[in-house]
Amino acid sequence: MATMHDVARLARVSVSTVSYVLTGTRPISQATRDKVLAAMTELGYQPNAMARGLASRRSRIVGLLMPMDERGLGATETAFVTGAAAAASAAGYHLVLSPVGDLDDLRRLASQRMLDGAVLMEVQVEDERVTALQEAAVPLVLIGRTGDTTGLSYVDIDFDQTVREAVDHLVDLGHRRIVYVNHSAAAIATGYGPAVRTRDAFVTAMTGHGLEPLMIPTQDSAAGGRAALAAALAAAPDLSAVLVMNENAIFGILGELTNRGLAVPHDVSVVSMVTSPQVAELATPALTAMTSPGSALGRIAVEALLRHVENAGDAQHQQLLPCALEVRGSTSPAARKVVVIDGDHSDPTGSGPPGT
Amino acid sequence: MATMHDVARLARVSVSTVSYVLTGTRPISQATRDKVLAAMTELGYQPNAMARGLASRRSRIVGLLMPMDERGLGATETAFVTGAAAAASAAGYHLVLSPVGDLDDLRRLASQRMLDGAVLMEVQVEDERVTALQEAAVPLVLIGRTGDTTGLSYVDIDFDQTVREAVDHLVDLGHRRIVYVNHSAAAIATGYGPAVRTRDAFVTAMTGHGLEPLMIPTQDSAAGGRAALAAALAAAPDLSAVLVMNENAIFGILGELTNRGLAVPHDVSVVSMVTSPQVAELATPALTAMTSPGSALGRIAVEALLRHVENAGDAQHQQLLPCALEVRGSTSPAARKVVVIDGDHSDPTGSGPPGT
DNA sequence: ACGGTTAGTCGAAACGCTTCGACAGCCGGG
DNA sequence: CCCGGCTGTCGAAGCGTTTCGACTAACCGT
Repeated sequence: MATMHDVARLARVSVSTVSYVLTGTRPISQATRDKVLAAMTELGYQPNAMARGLASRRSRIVGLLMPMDERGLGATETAFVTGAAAAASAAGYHLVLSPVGDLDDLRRLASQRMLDGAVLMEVQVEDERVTALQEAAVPLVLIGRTGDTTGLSYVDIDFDQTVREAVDHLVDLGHRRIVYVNHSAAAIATGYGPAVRTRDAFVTAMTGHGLEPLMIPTQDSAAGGRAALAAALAAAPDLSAVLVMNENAIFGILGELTNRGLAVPHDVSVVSMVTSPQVAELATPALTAMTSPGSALGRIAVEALLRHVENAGDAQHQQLLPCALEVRGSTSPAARKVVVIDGDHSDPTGSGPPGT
Repeated sequence: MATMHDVARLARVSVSTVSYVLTGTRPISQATRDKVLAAMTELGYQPNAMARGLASRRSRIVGLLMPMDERGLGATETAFVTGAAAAASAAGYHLVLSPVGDLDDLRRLASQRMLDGAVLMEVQVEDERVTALQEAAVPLVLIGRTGDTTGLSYVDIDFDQTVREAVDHLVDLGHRRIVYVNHSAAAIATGYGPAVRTRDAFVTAMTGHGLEPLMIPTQDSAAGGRAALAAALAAAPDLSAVLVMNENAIFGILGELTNRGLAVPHDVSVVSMVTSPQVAELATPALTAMTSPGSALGRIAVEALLRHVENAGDAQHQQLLPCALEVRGSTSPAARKVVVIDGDHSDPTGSGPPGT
């Protein structure tokens, strides 16, 4: 391994001059620069990351901290990662993905000065990782949001607009009886952002159209999806569309529809929220979905982070990005048939018809 | 940030003594050790990773290099990662996941002495990453195998045994007409290990039972699955079971079966290869599958890697792990009905009945 | 009682880089 | 013509560890 000394000797300059060529912190004449660069290529010189990190107190590594539960990374999350990696690489940084489930491991990483900054994925409303990193004084950008975002930088999906567009799409197709299948009640109770925000947005969107917001929370699993659909049909036998915020339940929902002899989209239209094209294409028919701005989120997060890292006193960055509606085969105009199982049309949810 | 000097001063010992307490490279009396440890906790001391790395020429970081294509990480790959991370953490190493699609980025990481070693996932038969890392003299373990494995360490799935068990399961249930849906013809042509090895193993297993090995390669997509099933039914109208090595095609296959009015498992049994329980449960009915030994693969790979890192002249490690058969709802005894579309029973593949 | 180990500790020299202060030229303004 | 301020370069002092050689004091067998 060639060192800077070797380069300096070969180019007949001092070590510091070589360093200035590399970092650009001081002016260097073109002639010297050329000599140095030539020496570098001749020796195949690569700076030693550890030495550089020690001297400059900068590792040029930023972490992308993602929770790795058994479920795996969806295509959506993967897009975060690729977007983030591209942005980091473009700025000359390394992006390391740390599968920290373990808070201690995270603390170690941070306090050993191994990370210049961190992007956190899957942020919880109360997230101890955030406080841990703030204590360690590590620059931070979230993908998602905590409950209290004062002083924090984040990028997140614009759930309000996303839900509104999804509902509008269904309403435009003539659907009136729309059920929203959310994450689990437990997730909502603990304040999981996407679940809570979409719930509220759904209520707003539906009441805005003068419709009743019928919602079913359920487990993130195929079984959960089947149960949710059963519950939905029990509550609203005349439903004509389902809006789903649960990539794991969606296949259960589709399976249960088929079991009950209900065809998609003829009998029931289905829209999947915050879903990647890859997953949407897995279903038969392919799902109409709100496609998440995955790689853009990752890129923007890293760019904001690097701004924080490089000029310490940078303003916080808070930004929301909407999902894009992509119409595929799982939605169609509402069939005008009204399935009347029995004559009872009393309100199953107990919430009265909306005003406005 | 407290440094070793601070600890040494507080404990009234020399810096080197503190270091020996930390690394255990020289004997230290219990009394001194206690003083030092007390000083460390009092100061909240954390060693500086960069300084340690520079002085010891060891970063205590190992990389898990995974290709991040758009498809995302399945639950199977995620299990590799969690297994690997746990093993690394247990040994006091950090595991960084590097989404290197980019070979240059990989070269930089390696030659900047930032990685003590690397685990490579999704190894191709001819993999330039392997040669790049070997040139940089970075210790290496593969998950998967290159064509020529001499001198290389790897862990991989035992495809022979896995296929054999899957076929045996179906044959035991009375199935005779079994179609194997593989990855794409292109993947096979480029020598993609899992595709090639399972193909060969399927031929061996089927001929061993005196059965004809009928195989359909197809694209990794739902559409590919539908096409594959159509082709399979065209080639063998009387098929009663499908063995699938293609997590993306499987949903297309199931969808197409439903379209054609064929019930799983009553009319056609389905076994999915190298599939995680999570994915298997998404289908309705849940899939009988060969479950991959995901986290064990990751763990074993990292353990072997660390052995290489720590004693340079370590023997190579080559190991195969089988998948476990997990019977769920998609397989059942073959219905004795024989669907005869026409009387032609000439061999569609041209391979004659097996001997033995 | 004596050399030879061994356990326990210290000081100082790396490790390979960045960065600070200094300084020699050179230019232009007064 | 002199002075202040650039430009371009150098030497040296860190950055926070590990590790090597050296030293002391006890301890072993003889």
